[in-house]
Amino acid sequence: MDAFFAAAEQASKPSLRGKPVIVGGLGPRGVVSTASYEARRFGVRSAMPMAQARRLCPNAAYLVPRFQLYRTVSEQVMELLGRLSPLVEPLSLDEAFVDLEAGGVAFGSAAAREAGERLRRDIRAVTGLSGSVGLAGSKMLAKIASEQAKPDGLVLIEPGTERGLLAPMPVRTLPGVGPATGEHLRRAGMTTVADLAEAGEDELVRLLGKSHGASLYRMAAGHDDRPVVAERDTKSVSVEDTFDVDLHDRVRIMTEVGRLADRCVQRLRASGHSGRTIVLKVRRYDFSTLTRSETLRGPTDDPGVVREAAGRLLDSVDTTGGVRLLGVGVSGLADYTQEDLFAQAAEELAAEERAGEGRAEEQPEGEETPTAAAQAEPVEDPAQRRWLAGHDVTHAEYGPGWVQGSGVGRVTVRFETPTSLVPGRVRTFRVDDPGLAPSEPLPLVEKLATAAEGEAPVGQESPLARRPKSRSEGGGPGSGAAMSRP
DNA sequence: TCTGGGGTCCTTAACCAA
DNA sequence: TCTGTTGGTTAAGGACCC
Repeated sequence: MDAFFAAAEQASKPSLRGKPVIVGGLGPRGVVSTASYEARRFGVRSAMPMAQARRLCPNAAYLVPRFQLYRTVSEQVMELLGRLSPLVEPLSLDEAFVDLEAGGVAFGSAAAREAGERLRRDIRAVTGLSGSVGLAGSKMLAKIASEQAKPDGLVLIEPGTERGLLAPMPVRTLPGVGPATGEHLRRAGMTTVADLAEAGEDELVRLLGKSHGASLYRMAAGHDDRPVVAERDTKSVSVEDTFDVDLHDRVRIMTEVGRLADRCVQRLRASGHSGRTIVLKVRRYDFSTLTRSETLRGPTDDPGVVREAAGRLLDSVDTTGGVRLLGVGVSGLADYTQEDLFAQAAEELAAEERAGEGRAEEQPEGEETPTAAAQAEPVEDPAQRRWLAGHDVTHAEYGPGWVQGSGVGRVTVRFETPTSLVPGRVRTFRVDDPGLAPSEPLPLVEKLATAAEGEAPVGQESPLARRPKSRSEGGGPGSGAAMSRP
């Protein structure tokens, strides 16, 4: 999907269409998740510190991500992909590989292109958003094709043209070559894919190690036989928070670690897992990051156990100078969903949360009164309610709208919906206005009768009617496809 | 006013057991 | 019994991806 988060926000808010939109963390240490193409023209990029984005593009709309909405759209898109093939490998909310060959959909270039264009039409019809499609004989090439295709395009790499196409590209094009490897290769005099292929496997292995070197050499030669894997097991679950202000108070740090452990266990249990290895992550004031881990005798999903282990790990860490980030994770996962343990742990969690709250209130204030990283937990007390930029609300008198901004006891709302034809009116309220309430995201597109019935959307014949052909034709174009990233 | 959050995989070192 | 090899596990860090 093209600039996914930002595009979803523009679809949701007519007044933002055609304008720079930047989605990301809005706190003092936030970074950009996604910038709309209008904002990219100002040089704003993903992962850029928000402060820098504001300097480059002060007039953009700055919004907090709404994963609920993105997940809904993502499910719609993944459902369309599932109609093409049983082999769909999601990479993220907005990107996936599809093995068209396994779906029996497309074997020649022409058929693959047709399937890709149909998919793009369907995505637009169902979600209102644009997606880009890359078609090629391997995952690596499909991915590269999809990068070239966006925004709102389709690129097919013809079999036989791979090497020539890759040769002049910068090494950073290849998956697995990031800033560090790129710099490493540059110092060795290699800047293009052709340089890598020329250097030979032995040289790359010497430079980058056995695994990385060998796989990079194969990629540079245009070879990539990694299969599309539909379902992959989760390996770890973790949560982390960056604090608006560094934490110094040891007691406060321990409290936060406890909270993180609880949140981590909640996620762990929601995913139906337990785990053996507890990991504590600490990022210090100077951005240096360390992890400490402890492996238990057996897997657990008990919040008390995880919290204690995380606490022990914290004891071994020097935090003088301040802590910018804390994280708690669990790995070494096992399936673990016994009902009685579930109930038991839920009770303990509730009990410990009550105890934890009590402790927190007793604590003396830290020297810098840090505002914990924004947790968007909806707070019921209207006086404390946080109105997050971009979130949907309804007003008793004015109807549905979204938060344009808030501060000094006021919240500004623009009253419009995804289907409004003109930008909506703006009104400002007190943050505790009784008529104002948070609400769920509205659908971006009015439901089509056909799509709602679970039938093929406009213009699509049912792929179920087609029978898979023989697999003997091999990896031509169409055996892989990638959607673009935001 | 620099640098999020959630993951994956790889490498290295230390340790232990066979 | 001593020494060396191998292999598995644990711990820590780093690179990369979206």
